[in-house]
Amino acid sequence: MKPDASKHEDLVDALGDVFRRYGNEGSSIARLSEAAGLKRSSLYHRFPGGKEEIVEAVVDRAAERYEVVLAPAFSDGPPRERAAQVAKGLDDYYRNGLRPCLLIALTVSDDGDRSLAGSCIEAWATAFTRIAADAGFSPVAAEAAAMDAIAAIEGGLVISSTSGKTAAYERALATLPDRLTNPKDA
Amino acid sequence: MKPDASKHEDLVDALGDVFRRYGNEGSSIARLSEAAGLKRSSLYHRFPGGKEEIVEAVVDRAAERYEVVLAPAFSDGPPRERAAQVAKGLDDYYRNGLRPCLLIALTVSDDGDRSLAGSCIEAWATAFTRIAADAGFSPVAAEAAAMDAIAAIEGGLVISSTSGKTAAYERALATLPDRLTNPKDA
DNA sequence: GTCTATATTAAGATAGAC
DNA sequence: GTCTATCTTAATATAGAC
Repeated sequence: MKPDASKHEDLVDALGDVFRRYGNEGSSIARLSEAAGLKRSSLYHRFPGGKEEIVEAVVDRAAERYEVVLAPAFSDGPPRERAAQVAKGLDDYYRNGLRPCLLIALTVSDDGDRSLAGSCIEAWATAFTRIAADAGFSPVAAEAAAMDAIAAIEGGLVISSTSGKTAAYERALATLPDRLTNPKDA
Repeated sequence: MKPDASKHEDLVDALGDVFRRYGNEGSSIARLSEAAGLKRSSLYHRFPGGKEEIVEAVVDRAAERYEVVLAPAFSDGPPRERAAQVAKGLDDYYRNGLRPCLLIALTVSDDGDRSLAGSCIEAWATAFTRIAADAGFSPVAAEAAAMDAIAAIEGGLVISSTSGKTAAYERALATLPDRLTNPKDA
């Protein structure tokens, strides 16, 4: 990875933080340029397509990071261990539950790109379902356990965003290996 | 309740639907007036304080409805039955998981009123904790079970909003009585 | 109480100098 | 590649007729 690419990624990450906090409509060019440390025109120089292109870059970057975080789900190790590795990756990504979910932020929006958000949830569900299936869950039970686990984490993030309390989020991650490998919990 | 009040509540509900879908920044006066079936100026006549006053009315109305939904939690019936009643009320309120959560929509915002959202979550947590405590949970376990149940429901709503799939939300409501009265699930 | 018309500010976006 | 300056449109809000 070239240092230029790293700088560009840092910029996209900074822009993404704005969208996480303020959503699509709340992320004005003024606010974005401030977060980027660039004037409006400079931002348009980097993203000629304007806000739309910025959102696209932010989402692509998030999907990229998510792919890395979910990768352990498709390894050949023990399911329980894989679940723990993914949980660790998610906790890094969501900064111990204090980083707002980009998916949620962009769903609450005018042109909330449902197809995009849907595919992101789907990738997540596929990864979790894979672990549960490898742990011996029936296809139906694996899918259900996966979706419930995602709901627990996302719900934990909602509670964290609204009340500041991260306990539910932390439990959702801590119990992830159990949820995806212990049939009695399903 | 006077018919006038009912009409006013219908108006506030219609305005609230806009905030649920588009969030605070996405709910322009133009969009709000369209949803209300009134011209901009007429909307300002009803809400002289502008958008801020509209948000306040919408939130007050939601809190009012929520109080009714959560009321069974504080009755003197069997905990399991109370949980089932609240679950039924929540399902009505969230229209089988297809109605976006106002709390989430307003949290993703410029002036996301965290104090307001936090107090709403707190009322919810208090109700669920009460049921779990009456069912024999320890104070700590009751609080945890309550928060986890809320997270499951809110997470289910997130999944529903992003992917259209309501299964996780439905399971969160269906398992609510178990979650709040069965210690082994906690 | 609702409307048309309008003022004011901010947002998205572009042109051109350095 | 970044800046200042500017354009256009849309958003919040108000005035005053009916």
